[in-house]
Amino acid sequence: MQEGTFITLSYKLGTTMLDNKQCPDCGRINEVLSRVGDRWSVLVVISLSQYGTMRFNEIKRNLGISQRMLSLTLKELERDGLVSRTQYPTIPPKVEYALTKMGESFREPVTALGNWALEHRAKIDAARQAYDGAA
Amino acid sequence: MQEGTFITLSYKLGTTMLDNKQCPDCGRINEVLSRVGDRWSVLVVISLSQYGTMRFNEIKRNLGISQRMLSLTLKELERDGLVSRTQYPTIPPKVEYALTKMGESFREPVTALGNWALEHRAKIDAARQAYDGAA
DNA sequence: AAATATCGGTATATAATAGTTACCGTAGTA
DNA sequence: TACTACGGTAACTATTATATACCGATATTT
Repeated sequence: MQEGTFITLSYKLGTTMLDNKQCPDCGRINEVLSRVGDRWSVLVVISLSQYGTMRFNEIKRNLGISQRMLSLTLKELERDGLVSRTQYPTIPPKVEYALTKMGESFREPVTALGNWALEHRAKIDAARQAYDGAA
Repeated sequence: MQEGTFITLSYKLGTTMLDNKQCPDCGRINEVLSRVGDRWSVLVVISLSQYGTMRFNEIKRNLGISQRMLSLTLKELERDGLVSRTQYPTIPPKVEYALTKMGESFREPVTALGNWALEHRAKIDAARQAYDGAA
């Protein structure tokens, strides 16, 4: 009885410690990341921050993204206030995209992430090979 | 003829400038981000960096992630060398996850991104409402 | 003159991924 | 006896990403 009770307590301790916290910020971070944290959004922001104002097909060719995905991604980024859209009613049509102020502020954490990715690419590849080889 | 030629040049200039660069780094960034850049990987790293070593179901409850997705995410993170896995052959089984050195180094850019997300959540929501209201 | 390419997209269909539900074996608890 | 917890896996469904084809108006190429 006592032994059992003790184990129960340790279980409860082990679980409830973090249980009701539910990662206080994770829910909110989750929300925002699910909007602006996807691969294409990040890459579009990187492109715009590197080259400044760009046209639709410039970004498309630059990233190797499909038209549909770029269209959707840009629409979302505009909706979230990270990218501004300016269209000129010429023929052929011309639409320019640029980062807003908030988009610029997103640049810093995003380029930090991009740099980390570049710096650790080799290490990650090595780790993968080691892991796959061990199996 | 001359006019046409000129316009052709401007087209070619407009497109080829960025065309063959193909975003020199974007390809590689793309690769890495498609592995470690997804929502759950980011959130798992944040959790582990906040609480240190954690057990499987602790992370699960903490993030509100499904068992399957957590299992897959942890396996990938382990394969990429960001997370270490230690299992104790007890009953019930006990498996502990922690960040590796490289996982720790990932923490910095990731928390920067997380902080940005938290700081700009309200602004993004406002931008969305404005955008939706205008339509 | 006819065919083709450009611009910035959208509509449709298909492939890939995320998420849900159910289950496993072993032991403890009510 | 029935139920819980642990760390998963298998099968299925829902969502999302990607590929393909097309749009209307003009410019270029053949």
